Amino acid sequence: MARSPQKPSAPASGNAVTADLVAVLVAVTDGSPKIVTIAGGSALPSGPFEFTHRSLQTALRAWVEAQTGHPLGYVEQLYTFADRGRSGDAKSPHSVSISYLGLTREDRVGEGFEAHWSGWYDYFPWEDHRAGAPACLAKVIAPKLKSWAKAASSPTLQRERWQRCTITFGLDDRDWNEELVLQRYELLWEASLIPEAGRAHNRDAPAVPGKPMTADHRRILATGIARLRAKIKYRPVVFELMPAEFTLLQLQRSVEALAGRLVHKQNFRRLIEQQELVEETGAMAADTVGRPAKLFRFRHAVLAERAVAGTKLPLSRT
Amino acid sequence: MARSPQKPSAPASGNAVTADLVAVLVAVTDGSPKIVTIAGGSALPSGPFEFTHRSLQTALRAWVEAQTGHPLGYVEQLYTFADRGRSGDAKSPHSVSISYLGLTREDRVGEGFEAHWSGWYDYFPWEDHRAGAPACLAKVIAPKLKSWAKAASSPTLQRERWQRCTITFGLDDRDWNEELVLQRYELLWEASLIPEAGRAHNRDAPAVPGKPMTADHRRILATGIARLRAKIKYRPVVFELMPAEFTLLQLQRSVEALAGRLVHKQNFRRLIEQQELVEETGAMAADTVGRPAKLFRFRHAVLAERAVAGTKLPLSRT
DNA sequence: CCATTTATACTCTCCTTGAGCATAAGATGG
DNA sequence: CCATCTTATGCTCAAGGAGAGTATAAATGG
Repeated sequence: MARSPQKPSAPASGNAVTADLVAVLVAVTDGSPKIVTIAGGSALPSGPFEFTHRSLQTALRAWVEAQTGHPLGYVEQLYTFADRGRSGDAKSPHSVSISYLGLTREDRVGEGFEAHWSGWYDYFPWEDHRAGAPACLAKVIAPKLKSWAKAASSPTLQRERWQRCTITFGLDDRDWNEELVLQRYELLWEASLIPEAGRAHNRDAPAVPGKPMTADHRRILATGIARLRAKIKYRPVVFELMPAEFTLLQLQRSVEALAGRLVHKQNFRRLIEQQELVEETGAMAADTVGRPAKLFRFRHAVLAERAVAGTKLPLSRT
Repeated sequence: MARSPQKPSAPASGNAVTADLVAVLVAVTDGSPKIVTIAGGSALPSGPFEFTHRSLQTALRAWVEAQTGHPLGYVEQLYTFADRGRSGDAKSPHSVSISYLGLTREDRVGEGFEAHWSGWYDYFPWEDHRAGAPACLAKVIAPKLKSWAKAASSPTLQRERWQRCTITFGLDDRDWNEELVLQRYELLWEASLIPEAGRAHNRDAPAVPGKPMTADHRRILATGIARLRAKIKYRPVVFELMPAEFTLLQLQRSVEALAGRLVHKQNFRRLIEQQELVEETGAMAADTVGRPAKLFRFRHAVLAERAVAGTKLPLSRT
């Protein structure tokens, strides 16, 4: 509105910033979702963005591949944050952090790198509902949220706070919605139950189980998990996380690991097969207990279509 | 992985950039979706990001409000692009453009500003399917895409190209998917049918109908439209675009305007009412043709819940 | 051979969704 | 006043999909 269209990005003095890339690199190894971490699991891999690349995404790929020695499969931008001098120095340069979600396989990471894998539920214990609602939800989180809600100034506000809690955490017999990862994290933050918040407002509620991370990295991770949980339901991205051949149960376990909830086995197979996403390899799985399962591979021909047109995955409610 | 977690955003030399904000500001006025443009409709409003604000979003709000004199309703980040010196000078400072989607009402823009409103279908004539598939699709776009597909080097590639075209544009009796706005734009770009691409590979296919924009602004707009079309189906964001009181038909027309396709009237009402998103004001619409309609308003109490838990909107297939 | 574990094939019911029919309540023109 | 047009609004119906359960098959380890 005020700017001239002739020079839409003419450099304005004084708004130079530093651009950082932060990556949420996900893999699933026998039923547990993992992410690449550095510094003993306390931070996500991040690095400065150099303008030697054509785009942000190619920069990210190049940088990740240089670190892990293996190519990334699916890559997707998550969110861009602005941080005023994180080091506390108000005059320090400001930075913009551009976060990405990337999918790989654990075995792809080369040896001799600082990076290693951490289970993502270490950071979000309340997000894993595969064996039912985690104990910490009812025992720790719900009571602390309740007292936070009660600490609001008016009865109306109290009710609103508690309603938000019940919706996002599935309390009071509400359904658990596995996609609200970020909303849950932000609610906990608001209630001062997250160490990263660094506020001591609420003395009887200092922190909830779950490993903290540097700066806003856990928030970025929450964004990534939320995005992935939403995406697997309508885009065939699980593929990027699977080995070349797999059984339908392995596929199901991977989906369940990501979604943090169980799936009705028969319905899962029905959906997978009717969408013609996979085909039999002819071989059977070895070294299994029980009746051996057929091995499948993804039909890459269909992938192109589904990548744009969409897929479906069933996630049961109970 | 290589970086020390102690200083996750320590300023690296040589990666300083300029940060710009670009906004897709949407309103709907009697059935046409509009966006704020500058420079005679050839650019989206954009401005430098100053670090005087706590976050990118507050910066955007402040800046938009300063320009239009009115507050923004819903705001959502779209995508972050990196551009190496757009002016063509390889040594010019690089910039990062952070784009946002914002919802308002047309009447909210103050007088005396450079900004004005443009219909968004001016830029994407092929996206409006309310009166059936636009003529330009079959007459201009499909043939040009077909010859682009045929220009591929191998028969396999030719088939793949054409399959992409049929999927994204709903050709060959496929269903039209209104959410693939960005994919369609990128396909046209790839086929050199977009003037902004600035490539003359394809001599018999220079440009398709639709007003161009500066730099990658039309791509950003496509991103915004796609996001909004997807969002109205599961989040009650249409609200931000409606006046305080409205009839159900007006609401339906707004949804149709955004989605670019028609909705079954009775089913639309069924869904809206069963979700209890609206309530009667008691008054009736004046100055109408036909039987007068009840006026409704949004139930803000429900909004909080739906904002997180989701809504549904029907978009018929025929 | 039996218990256990997993694979795989069907079935059943409920709910949603798309779509159509019918009627009501106004305005307008003869 | 009536015919007709336009929009509003109520109701029904059929097809498909989603969730959940039953039954049977094929392996393993005692």
